[in-house]
Amino acid sequence: MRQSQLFTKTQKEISADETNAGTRLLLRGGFIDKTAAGVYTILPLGLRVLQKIEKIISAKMDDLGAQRLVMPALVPKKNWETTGRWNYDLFKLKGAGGEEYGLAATLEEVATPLAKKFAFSYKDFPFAIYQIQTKFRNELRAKSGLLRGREFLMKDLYSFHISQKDCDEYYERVKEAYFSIFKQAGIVQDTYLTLSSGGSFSKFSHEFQTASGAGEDLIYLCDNCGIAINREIKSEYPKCPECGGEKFSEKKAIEVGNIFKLGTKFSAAFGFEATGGDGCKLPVLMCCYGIGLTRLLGTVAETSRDDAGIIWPETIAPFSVHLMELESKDEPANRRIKEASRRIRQDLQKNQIEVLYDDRAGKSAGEKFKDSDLLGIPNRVVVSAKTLEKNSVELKKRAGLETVLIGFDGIADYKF
RNA sequence: CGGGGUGUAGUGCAACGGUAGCACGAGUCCUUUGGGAGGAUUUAAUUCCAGUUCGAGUCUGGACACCCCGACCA
Repeated sequence: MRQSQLFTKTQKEISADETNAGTRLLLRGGFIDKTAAGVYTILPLGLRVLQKIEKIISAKMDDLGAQRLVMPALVPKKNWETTGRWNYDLFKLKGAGGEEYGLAATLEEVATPLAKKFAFSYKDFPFAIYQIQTKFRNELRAKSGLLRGREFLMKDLYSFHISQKDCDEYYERVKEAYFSIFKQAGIVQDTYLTLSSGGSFSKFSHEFQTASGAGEDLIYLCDNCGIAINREIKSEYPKCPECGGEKFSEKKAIEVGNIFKLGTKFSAAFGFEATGGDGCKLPVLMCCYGIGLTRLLGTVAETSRDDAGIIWPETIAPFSVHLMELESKDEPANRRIKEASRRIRQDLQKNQIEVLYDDRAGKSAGEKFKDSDLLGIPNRVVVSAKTLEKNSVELKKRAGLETVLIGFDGIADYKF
């Protein structure tokens, strides 16, 4: 991608209204644009990151045997009334004939009756379906940029079981998959499994909380066993429910995912039962599992940055290499610089390395460097008259400090 | 939703009830070119609706929007 052709440009200054540091960098870099409070446009650069996150997540979902589909965002009122959730923080609207809808906030109300249409016998179980879809929540107060929006992208997985053991086992598998997802997305080092209220179906549900000063949740990390509990659990249990530990460290954190055992709450509401081998009716057990993709995007920006900009993990960076050419006043040298970057791009493309090519004319070196730091692409490769003299390019990792020279011949095989 | 605050150009700020201005940004041209360079030039704003007044960015009322604290967050 030629940076001169990129739809967006970076911004030196943005409105002081946005206070979340990560979101400010995403806005300045042109990854996202704010449309209204809690509502963001995902710009081409941001979409590239989001698509990588999506790929990581959907690959894991596939590993879990879940099948992807897309459910509607426009959900009839009667579905919400069936489960008694019409009064939650839904965005509500009316159709042409006066019929009422609630926009998707989470979708047990669609997933459950849907599953009922295709699963009848105990032989049809277990199974799981998931989607990555825009969700809407009529938050009374949107805040912290992408961390708490009214419209956001979420992966929601629903699993269906007829034995508690099977349900429990699957739940554990998803739990592991979630840690793997967060690790791949580059935020594992500080993400804690956190016990939270489980409602009436299991003692606890689990949140995945990434430590960050920008988080709005407070979690308490057990010094003894390393599991965390949220505020609600802390007030119910004086000791760690997991190990009985009594010492906790308090941390601010961002909830990047959550998983629930729903029991029969939704299947019962929709009259969803399975026929057993002896012809009797069996209750259907459900679990749901969510990850906010846009929130994850915001969390990475928030937790992986410095004063100059974002530091994308390799796995979800919009590009792997930021190839930057610095113009020279000497025209023949300029032609050689252009030729060198053309060859480099060819070599990198052969290895399927994604390159953002800063070919912008008339931009000072300083401006290009600042933009590069802001965009946070993991590898910066500079071609200039200076590097040309040594038949090499200059490589600097965004996350590191040192720069190294690599010969033209070496770049094709370089392991970024 | 309760409480508080703020609405002037893309951003940050000015303007006694009397000509809406400054800086930065952005665009164009020229000069520059290893950490946001210089010059010239252009661009662009009083959130909306009423009211008071000879006259409203400024005063009054209402709406809307945005921000902050709290509550909420399946």
